[in-house]
Amino acid sequence: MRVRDLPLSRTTIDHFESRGIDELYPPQAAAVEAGVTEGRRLVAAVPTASGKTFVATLAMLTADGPGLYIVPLRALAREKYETFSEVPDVSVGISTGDFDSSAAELGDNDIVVATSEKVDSAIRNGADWISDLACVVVDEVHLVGSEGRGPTLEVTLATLQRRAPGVQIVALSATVANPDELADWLDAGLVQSTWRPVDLRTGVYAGGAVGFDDDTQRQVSVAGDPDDATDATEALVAETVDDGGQALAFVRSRREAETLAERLAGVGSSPEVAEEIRDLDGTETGRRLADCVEGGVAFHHAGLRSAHRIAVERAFRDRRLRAICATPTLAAGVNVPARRVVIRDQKRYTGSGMEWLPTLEVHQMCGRAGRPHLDPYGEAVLVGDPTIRDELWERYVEAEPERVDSKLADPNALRTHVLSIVASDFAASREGVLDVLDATFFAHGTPTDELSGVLDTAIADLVEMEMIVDENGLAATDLGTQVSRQYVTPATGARIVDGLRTAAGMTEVTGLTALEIVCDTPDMQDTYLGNRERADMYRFAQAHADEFTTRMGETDDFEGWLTAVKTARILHEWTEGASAEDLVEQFRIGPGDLESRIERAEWLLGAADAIAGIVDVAADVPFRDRRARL
DNA sequence: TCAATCGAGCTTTAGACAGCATGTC
DNA sequence: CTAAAGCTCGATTGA
Repeated sequence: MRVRDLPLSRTTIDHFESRGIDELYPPQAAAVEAGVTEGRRLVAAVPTASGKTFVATLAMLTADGPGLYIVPLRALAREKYETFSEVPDVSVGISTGDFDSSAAELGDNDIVVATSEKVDSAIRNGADWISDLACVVVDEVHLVGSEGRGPTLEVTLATLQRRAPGVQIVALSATVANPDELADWLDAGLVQSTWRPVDLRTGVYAGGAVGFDDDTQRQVSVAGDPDDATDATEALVAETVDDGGQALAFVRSRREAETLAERLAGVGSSPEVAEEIRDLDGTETGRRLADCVEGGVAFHHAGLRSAHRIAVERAFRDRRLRAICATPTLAAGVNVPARRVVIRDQKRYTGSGMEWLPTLEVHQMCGRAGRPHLDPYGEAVLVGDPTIRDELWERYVEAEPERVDSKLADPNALRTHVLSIVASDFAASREGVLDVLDATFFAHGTPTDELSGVLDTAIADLVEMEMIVDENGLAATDLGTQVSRQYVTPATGARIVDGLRTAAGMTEVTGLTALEIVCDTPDMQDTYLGNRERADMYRFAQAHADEFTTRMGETDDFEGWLTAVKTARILHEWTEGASAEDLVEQFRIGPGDLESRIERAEWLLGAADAIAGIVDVAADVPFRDRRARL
């Protein structure tokens, strides 16, 4: 099947043909045969890089009205925004937390790219462009099975169909065990394929040789101990680099990514990129990164500032870097393909020991191997030793990836969504809520009455928190409405209200008070509190005890609170003019961690200020002032 | 006396979405 | 519950 046979305009066809897209890939042809261009719903469970984006584009271009493309990451939103913007005669809008076209503008676009939370928020707040949608594409739908954000995605898809009845839904999924259930849920056809534009070989390294799944073997000359995973990784990376390719090495922790990068540095040389990185900041991490990059290798993890991450990703795509040593950030993020992917660590610390990584996650790392048009093939190598060779083989080479299952029954998730359903007038009774939830992936797999018990506790909790009232039906209070609008979880809203009430009886309410409240909230990420700084943090907490809404000794989670105090302290020093360099040094956090905490605090302080405006207490906590100083 | 080596014990451990109003280039 | 690598600091060993 050829592009020119598709029901597209002449200019659009020219555009695709000019970029070498002429003949459809088999999965794309299958999608067309399944009716994507005729408004049919579809679930496509195909590997990354097999042309999913093109299928999505086809669906949105042929739909009879505007399209929405939902992504899980902001970086992905930007990437898609750019690719769609290149299509002639198509106006594209973007809507994410950090980058937003104005609401009025969104409705005028042919295509809008947005994160799932942003779409959820738009639906909650009754944005009218939602109801005009003719086509919705969901990228990475398998994430409905993820614990934190999965429920948001499934509820969003459920409510979206109420606002825009009859929309065409095109869901793109990684290869999972039960794509048929996803298709069933969405009332969609299913296209499944393992086809890739570049061949991918997966293998297991052990004792000096890699055994691949195409039954080939390859000897690797390791400079050190062939049973040492790091020595082997070094050799595997060096091999492809010497061969003119690029490599990606996945390790377990940030520190290990950095040390490995330092060891590998020297396989290439990228002084210009190093210069570019050095110019970004004077942070210790930035310097180390620049030093590695000087030698052609970068490290990549969430402790990096986003500017650093972007610089590294771009340089690698432009082939100005030979290798990246990364934590799993890179597995699911923007498109950064390499000829060879080396997975040194397959286990991860979970809080109670080491656990094998999910098969799906390892497959996604492997899927980064092979650049279309640039590499003759892609190779993914799992590094092990003779002891675990067979286990790695069974678990990741032969094994089918996991099932996707709803996590909506989680009490926290349900509470959040029950509140939003009631607050946005989707339902005014217990039955009404169940009716909305009926379109959910959870309900599709389980009879709705199994939700009943959890639903009752969720409602009871929300009544207790004064966010809804349960008299002759359900209705949101002003507080509940505000909490839902501000997009904070009910628990966060409750913590803010509690903080305000305590503050009303305090004599010393300061900027630190505002930060403590907001940092002690479940929506704030915690900051690791090391044993060595604990004593110092304790002294700080004591010295400022009068400014805190939590009395030491009255908390049942003192450790957790002390963690919040650390975050508040960092942010406080930031608002008082401390430099990022010093904070990073003093509190041993990554520059990227600082960045993300500041961003979050900004959001939560805004939410707290909005909530303070409707709660009837005498406290005057300077949320707004702190926010301005951030 | 000093330095290199070894080892017990301790520390640390991935990631990342969201509001809103106003101001600036 | 089910861990493992790096680091610190002190003890041992060797010159």
